[in-house]
Amino acid sequence: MIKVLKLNVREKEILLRSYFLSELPSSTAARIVEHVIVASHEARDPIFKQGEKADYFYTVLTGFVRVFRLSKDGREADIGIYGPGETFAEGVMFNGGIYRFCAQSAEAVTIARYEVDKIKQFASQDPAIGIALTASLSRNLDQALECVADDRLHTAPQRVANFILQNCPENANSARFRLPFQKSLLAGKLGLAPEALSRAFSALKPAGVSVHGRIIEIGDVNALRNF
Amino acid sequence: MIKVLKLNVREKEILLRSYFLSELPSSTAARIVEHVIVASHEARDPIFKQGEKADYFYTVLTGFVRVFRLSKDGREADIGIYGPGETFAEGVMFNGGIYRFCAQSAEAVTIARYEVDKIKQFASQDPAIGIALTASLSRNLDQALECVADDRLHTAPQRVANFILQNCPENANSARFRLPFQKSLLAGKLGLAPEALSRAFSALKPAGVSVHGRIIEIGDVNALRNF
DNA sequence: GGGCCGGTTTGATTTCGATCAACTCCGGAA
DNA sequence: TTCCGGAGTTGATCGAAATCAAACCGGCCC
Repeated sequence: MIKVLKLNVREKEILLRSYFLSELPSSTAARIVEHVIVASHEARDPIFKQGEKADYFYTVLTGFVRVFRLSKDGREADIGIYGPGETFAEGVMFNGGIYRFCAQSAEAVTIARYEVDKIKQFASQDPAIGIALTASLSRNLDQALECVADDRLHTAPQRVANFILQNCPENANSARFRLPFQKSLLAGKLGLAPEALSRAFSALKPAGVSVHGRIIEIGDVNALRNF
Repeated sequence: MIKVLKLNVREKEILLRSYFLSELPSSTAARIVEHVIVASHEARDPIFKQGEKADYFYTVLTGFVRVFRLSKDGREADIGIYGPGETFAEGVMFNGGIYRFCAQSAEAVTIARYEVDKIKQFASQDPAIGIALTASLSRNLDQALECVADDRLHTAPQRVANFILQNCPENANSARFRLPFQKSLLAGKLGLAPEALSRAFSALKPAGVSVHGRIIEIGDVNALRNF
């Protein structure tokens, strides 16, 4: 079920802080925001499917979106999880107008949508907009390359340790945070089966990581770095 | 050993056909080309190292360049192999001015170099340039995501089969081509140990693939698609 | 020709994570 | 409260690819 909505103040804030719009002078960003279409989806709604005509790219406002490749035999491989303020599928601006992956809401989400044609038009008039797109793309490209490297270099526990460290408040040597989404989603993001994620958490127990539901506690952040 | 060179006619052609410059009107492209720095490297020369200050991005003119992440314990994971006409490290335009990966020549290469600051300046004046960068980034992003999906969904023989199919002339049902680089480089690109690549080729023999040195022959392209 | 060297292949073993299956845990609905 | 269902865990097994080791091959230099 999709509902088209009006952008509220908090959502507008999130949009303006995204990698795409935050690069722009506020007047320009404001002008673009006026053309944004906002929609909410229930959990597990398809947002787009690979092979479909691609007229939009997206920024998440609330919730998490899962982008994945669907293989011929029906298996799915996650390619990215995008949360509030993150932009996905901007690559579509130049990929022959076809989505090359599927996207679905991992939970109830609100997402903003940019019309490719309109943004192209804006970009052809204002250099700052193309540059802002470049910033967003650079970030997603880096994340993707990082992911390839991580997959190829590290074992499951190491990848989980990396993820934990990225989500740790930097200052203290012990920390605690709450997973922003289901463990099964995290498993997919890290390229693991849910069972493997579970076992990876167990393997990190000696390194001082304890898990209760979505709460993750790290006894010794430095120890974790060397795992 | 690095030598700085002048751009010859054929090299200029290659540059102009790259994803970056081919998006631009020829006068604009010509103007940018004037600021390009060309250099040749011997095999296995470092081009840049992760952590270094990033003042340039690159387009390959001849030969192949290997981009990889170096892990703490000294292992390397390939992230991309770039050949003539392909651009790499454009992400650096917006990543805090630090290379996040290493790049080295896989063999003797000639590469063109763009100064980030200059291109930023150009881009701020001409909307077409930011858009051209976007095109190049989109392509590299797509490739990276494709790579993640491929790694996660397919076995070694399947990935090799995919690679072969991508390099097959489309028309006929049987085909033959020559690997453009060493097998060990291909192995890295596919995230495999050289031994695993070798075994993957053997596994494809029943599917009509035969390998002699760098020559790959495919008996039945369609059969290979369903492997 | 002989010998060396790097790239590649082949063989044996090991490790990691997927898979399948059973079980636990928790939250919500009746 | 009990029941139910989905998420997560745990256990057992299997398979794919890394690793280690050795053999092979082709080109190049002497």
